[in-house]
Formats: sequence, C-alpha cells, structure tokens
Amino acid sequence: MRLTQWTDYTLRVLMYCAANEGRENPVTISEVADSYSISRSHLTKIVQELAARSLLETTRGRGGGMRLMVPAHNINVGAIVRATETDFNLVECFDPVTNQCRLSSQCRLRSVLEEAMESFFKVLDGVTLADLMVDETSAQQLISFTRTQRPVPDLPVLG
Amino acid sequence: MRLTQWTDYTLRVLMYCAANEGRENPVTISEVADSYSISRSHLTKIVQELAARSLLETTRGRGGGMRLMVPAHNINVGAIVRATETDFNLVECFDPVTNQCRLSSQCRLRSVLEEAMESFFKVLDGVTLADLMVDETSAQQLISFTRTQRPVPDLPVLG
DNA sequence: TATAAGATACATTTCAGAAGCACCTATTTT
DNA sequence: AAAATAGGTGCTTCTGAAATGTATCTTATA
Repeated sequence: MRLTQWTDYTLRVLMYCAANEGRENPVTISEVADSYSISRSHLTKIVQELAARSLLETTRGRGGGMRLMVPAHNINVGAIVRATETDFNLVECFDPVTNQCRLSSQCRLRSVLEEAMESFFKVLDGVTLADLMVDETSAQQLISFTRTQRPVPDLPVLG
Repeated sequence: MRLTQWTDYTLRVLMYCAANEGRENPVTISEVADSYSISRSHLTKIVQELAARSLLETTRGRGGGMRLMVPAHNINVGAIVRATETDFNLVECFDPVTNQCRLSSQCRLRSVLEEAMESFFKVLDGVTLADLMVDETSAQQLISFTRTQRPVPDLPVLG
C-alpha cells in the first residue's frame, strides 16, 4: 500500500513553493530538484501538471521559475492526492475490464474497500497545504481534527 | 494506490473456504486456482502463509486440502490486510533509511498520511470475513457501520 | 548573443510483484 | 508396493508501471 512518488513529489513541490512564497525570485525546477535530490526532468513533468491545473504559474527565461497561484490554505491535500494518483483499483474486482472474480456479486469486499478508501481521503480532505507547514495554528487544527475521529472498534483476535 | 494481488488472493481464498465450510471434502489449492484463474504455484504460497498463521489447516494426500480453522466472524479483515501488505511507506519520508527529504522535521505530511492510513484500516477493522459474504445479517451490519461515519468535511475548491 | 529557464518527446532503466518450473514430501487408494 | 493425489520448497523468469535519462526546442533576460 503506497502512493506513487509522483504524488509525493507533487506535494513537496507545493510545500517548497509555499515555504518560499515571500522571496524575490521565483523557485526554479533545478533548485527544487537539487534540494530533494530528484531528477530534474522528472520534476519538470510534475511542475507541468501543476501549472496545467493552475496551481502554479511558470515563467521561462532568466529569472523565471514557478509561483503558487492559490493560497496554501485553499489547496486541499485530498484533492491533490486524488488528482495525482491514477490507479484506485485496490483489488482486481474494482476494474470491470480485468475482473474475473466469479464471487463479485456475492461478496462485499469491494464496497468495504471502497468505504475504507473514502475514509482515507476524508482525512486528507480535511487538510490543506498550509496545515502541512509547521506552526502553532496548523498544529492546533490537526490536534482537534484527530479528536473528532470515531473510536477504534474492538478488534477480534487473529492467530 | 493499490493493494497487492497477494492481499486480494488471500482474502479470496478465505472467502472461498468460508463459502464451502459445510462440505465433505476440503477445498483444494487447484480448485481455488482454477476457480479464480490464478497460478497454482502462486496460490500455494498464499495458502502456506495462511496455514502458518493458523487460519487454515492443510492436509496432504488424496482427499486432502485446506480448512478454515477460525470461524469467519472471528477473522478480521483489517488484521488480514495489515498482515499481508508489506509496504506501508506511503511516501519517501516514511522510511528512515530511504528518506532524504530535508523538510521532514518541518512538515506534517507524514503524520497526516499516517492518520489517513489509520482511518483506512479502522474501516477494515470493523469488518469480518463473515461480513464479506452476502446475507441479510451482514448487509445490515454494513449499513449501520456506514451510518456511524463522521460527516464529510467541506472541501475547498481546487482548480 | 550568450545564458538561464521551462517545454516536449522519446528512450531507457529499474524493481517489486507475479508467475513459472522442477522437484520433494506426505497420504490415501488399489 | 505402486499409483495417484495433494501440499511444500526453492529457485528462476517475466512483466509492467514507475521512474529516470537524453536530446532538442522555445522563451526570456542580461
């Protein structure tokens, strides 16, 4: 169970930009790539996508780079992850094309997993880019958010 | 974002066994492999693991096969998935060995994703193998379970 | 006009996950 | 005892998505 590095890097680019919003010159791709030790060309594609989604504005030429076009507190982490992840077929029967499971109609696995995935994203939907940056305000929000979780159900023992 | 087929098959083997608990002869690996169009040797390894965890008992020789050793309503889906999935490093910074992100200490991404993953598993922790098999009782449980979810938080707009 | 910066297309590499293969062991039936 | 059935084990190989690399182009500024 993992997210792609694409998603990881996307979030990191956004965080990097958010952390450097005040400064004179825009953040460059090379700078971010160096900072995270990521391939420049790979990162370029990620920046492209973010620009296409109007989250970043890029400018070419000397003195160019990228800028956040949306305030950090308006960028929803859940929406980002939903947008960057491409494959949500947790198990075979999620995909009607691939599915060969004959029990599909008789089992609830799919709906249960879909519900779990929803639950995963509901947490991320409650967090913005600004919340990811450490400061008292966001820390406070996270704590109160955690408190609103429902209690852990009893877990039957497993050998 | 996906689970491994290993996890998928593990759950399906358990479901298949649960669905055939009453019958005379035990379920065989070949039978399950044929039924799901899965490689027999691959499935063997999955059955091995389940036997090692004492969820199944296998017997060799003619008339052999596998049997569920734990009642379906005592087999927790969350526990199964936690046990079969091996990689929970949603992003690079989850893994202290691989992690090269310099912002780690200054960002809350990791804790947010961990929380989301917890939320994912909490749903599965509330479901047993018996619940996956369709009948009125389990359907009822699922419906009431869904109703206890907390409301969806407002989702800020994203380009 | 030299340099810095992003844009794009295509090729290549990597690696976990999946599958295959060969052979072994155990049990039951005839 | 032999044959048939069924699981057990340790490799090797395959595969596809993800990641990375290379080359070249466009745009902007000093």
